[in-house]
Amino acid sequence: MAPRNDGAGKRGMNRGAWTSEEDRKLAQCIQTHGAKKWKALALKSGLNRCGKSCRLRWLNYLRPNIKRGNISDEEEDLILRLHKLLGNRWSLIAGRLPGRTDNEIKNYWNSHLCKKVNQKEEKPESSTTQEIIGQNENATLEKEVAVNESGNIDVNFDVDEFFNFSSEETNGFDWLNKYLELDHIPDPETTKNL
DNA sequence: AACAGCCACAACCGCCTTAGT
DNA sequence: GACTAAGGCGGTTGTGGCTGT
Repeated sequence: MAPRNDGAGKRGMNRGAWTSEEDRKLAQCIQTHGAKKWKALALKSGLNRCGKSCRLRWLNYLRPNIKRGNISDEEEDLILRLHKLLGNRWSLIAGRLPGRTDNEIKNYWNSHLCKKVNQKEEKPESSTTQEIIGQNENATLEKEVAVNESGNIDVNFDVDEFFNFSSEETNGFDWLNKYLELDHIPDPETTKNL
């Protein structure tokens, strides 16, 4: 594919922080036309922004039901465990945290959790009670996910169900109880049929 | 009060994937 | 199947605010 200029800030596009007026225009336009065809939306809204920039702004800040800041201990613990499970798959991790965006989780990881994890690895002997609990939960997770010889991840639970956000269980942390219960270790005979 | 350094977060960039033709 | 445009994602950077000196 030929190189493509799909970035913002070229061809005289607006860049940088969004103003409240821009937010308002974008939200209004999305209300009218829906959150799709971002390039067309960017033109229709009259904003001198690229489609990508509009999409990012909507998904991360303007979308309804977005939670901002105040990541709870429960959410933090979940992020830690999901990151251990999935790696830097921020969109997947965000999908299991209702109201959180991949960008927010990524930022939170890079500015808070990354350091915490590094400190833990440097001082594994100084585990707190909570950390020990977390480790037990990770052990449960690790039983469900194994890396095969070729380096691919073998998942012993239903991935489609795990990442199916349409069910009502995605509200709150109900789904978590199902998959991550402390004492729940999936029976290999049962899970292999999933 | 002024400055420097650090931190947190919003936004951009570039690559990859997907959809349309 | 090949090509192109758009969407999606993760990595990275820029900058404003906070804190320490």
